[in-house]
Amino acid sequence: MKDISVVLWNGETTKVNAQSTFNEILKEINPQLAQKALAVKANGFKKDLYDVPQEGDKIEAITFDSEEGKEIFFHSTSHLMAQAVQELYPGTKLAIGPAIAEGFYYDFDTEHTFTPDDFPAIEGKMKELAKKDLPFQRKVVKKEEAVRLFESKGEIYKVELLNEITDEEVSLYLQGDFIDLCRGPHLPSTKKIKAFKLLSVAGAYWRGNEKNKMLQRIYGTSFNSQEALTQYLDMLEEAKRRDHRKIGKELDLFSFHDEGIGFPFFHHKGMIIRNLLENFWREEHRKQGYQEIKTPIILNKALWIQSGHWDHYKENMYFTKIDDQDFAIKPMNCPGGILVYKNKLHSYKEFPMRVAELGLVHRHELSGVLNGLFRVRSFTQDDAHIYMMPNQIKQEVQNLIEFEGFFYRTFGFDFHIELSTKPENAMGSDEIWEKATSSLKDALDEKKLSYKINEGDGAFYGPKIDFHLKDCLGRSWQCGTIQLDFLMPELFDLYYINQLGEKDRPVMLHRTILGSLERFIGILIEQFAGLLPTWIAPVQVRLLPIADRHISYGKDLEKTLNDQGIRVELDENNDKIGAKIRNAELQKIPYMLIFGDKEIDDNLVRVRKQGKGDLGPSTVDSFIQKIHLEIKNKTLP
RNA sequence: GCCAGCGUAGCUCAGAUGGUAGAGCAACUGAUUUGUAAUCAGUGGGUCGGGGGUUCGAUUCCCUUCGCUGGCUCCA
Repeated sequence: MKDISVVLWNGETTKVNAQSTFNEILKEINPQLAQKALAVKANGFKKDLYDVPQEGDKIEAITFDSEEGKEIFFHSTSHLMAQAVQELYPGTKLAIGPAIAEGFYYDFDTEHTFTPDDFPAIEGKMKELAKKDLPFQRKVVKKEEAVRLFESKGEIYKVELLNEITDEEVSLYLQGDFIDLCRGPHLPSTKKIKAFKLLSVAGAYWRGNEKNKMLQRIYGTSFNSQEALTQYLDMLEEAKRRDHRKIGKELDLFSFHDEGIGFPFFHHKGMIIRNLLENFWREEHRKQGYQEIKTPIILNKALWIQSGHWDHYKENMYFTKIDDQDFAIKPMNCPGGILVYKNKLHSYKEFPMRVAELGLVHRHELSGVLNGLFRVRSFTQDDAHIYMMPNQIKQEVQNLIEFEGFFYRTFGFDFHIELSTKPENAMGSDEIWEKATSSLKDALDEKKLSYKINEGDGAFYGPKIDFHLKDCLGRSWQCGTIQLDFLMPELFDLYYINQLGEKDRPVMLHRTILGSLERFIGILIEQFAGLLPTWIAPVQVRLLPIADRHISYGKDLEKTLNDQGIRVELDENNDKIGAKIRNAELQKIPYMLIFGDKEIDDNLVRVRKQGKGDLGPSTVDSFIQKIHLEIKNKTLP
């Protein structure tokens, strides 16, 4: 009675009973896989394991190992959580509960105010429900019927969602007494959910609109084994341990004060990092033929009206008055840079003309989004504006991609690229947008770089390429950007003299590499957990005398190293060597030089490397040589 | 900005159903002179984020304000 044929994942065709579920088919063909399967893909459509195939379906099992599998797993866990919440807090209304990148959430509307203290009870209930081995049952009903059902249950949010669905039929998912509007698919049973944890509670506007009611969102994550969950939770702990706000305080790098919220204060050691980063940046830009300028922080309102910021960016700007005239604190560097361009007549021979500026900008960000050095209200962009002819775009963009990559590799970051295209409210003709976008695309394609396209996500004046750094914990940070701009040259009537001696309109390119110096420093701190590469470490060497009588030898060493341009500190505390080592380790100082009677007699030091331990004795000269090489090569720890 | 939680010594944190606070580390002083992640002892240090209210009395309860943390993007 095997009456239909299906195509398996390995390409084989096989006959199956038309009534067999996907689950049964999998079990028959590959019991091990059936054990792991969470759902299936039939002809590319995701289906429940309890579903049945159609003639000719191409079947593929979905497991937790794939993104799709995780999504289904997370989504089912969110249903499980919602069930638990409704059982514990009857009358709770459900909004939405999707899977997200590393877990799930569900938005609830209830009188009860959730706090993390409620999590153990909810988790307990979830465990209990999971153990019951409740199947996730799909039920397809007429939309009207679903509306009536959810109206009777007072699920106003579900009704609102239903009213926006145009299909005649919708699917519901049931597990036990719990019922939810859901497209599916889901796990076969709650029992598959082996390990989960609720992580945080937060407010979230219904449909993300601040005019709507604020709901309570509970975030969580789940895994198909306890070990995987533990591993994930360890990763979160590790991220906490690396938090740049914590390390910045411990290592005395920077601070924040009530007297200027969102405005970071850089301490001496933080300034060392900053200055080294700037020096490196300047040197590399010089090699690439950049000029450097510095434009004022406060500029007349008229400039900002001309640039369009007054209309488009006012909400984010700070203002002030000078001699009764209105001024703005710059939120971007371009208008000031353009004034420099206009200060003099330019020839095509200067193009591409690369003008860099480490520009301090101020932006009024909502208080709730501020976050350490990552999101501040004043920061230094490593900006540059490149003026050129349209036919120079591709080459220049390729140069830039290379240049950006060089910076990121120096710090050991992986990165990926995204390309954003014309948005709804774009300025300029389709033709010029097409040309601009394809220039960027060509530049990327020719370099055989893969990139993700964000349709409609470009700036209103041009398409852009964004660089997203990936740190050692797999988190990604947007840093660099390359934006093509046809608008500003127009608005400011920029021109150059072309080969024919005529006035012509240049194309402008805005770009950053590090993005914001402050933010980049924050990212570096987290990437290296405070243990920065020796070349950029605030203190490179700490000298640790065994006993007080060795301090004078230490003072000589200090002078020697200092004269060699090495950032060095002498520990004169009356501590045992173990304590001195501990302090230096905690301060993340790359090298410790230890010396007592034995070393002094032979004019040696014992080298200890942070995190690695004792490297044995060395002459001072040999140590200096090695550390100089490491600094020169910008060796990563 | 909105929701929730939090704010106690330089740092990390404890604490009292309302009777004006405590530990560890750090700092300082002294002893010790130390050999690869914390030597011992002593001392000083706080308007318990700010303001207001209730009270005989508030750091504790209430209101308000400021700040910090997580989130408010992933659309059944």
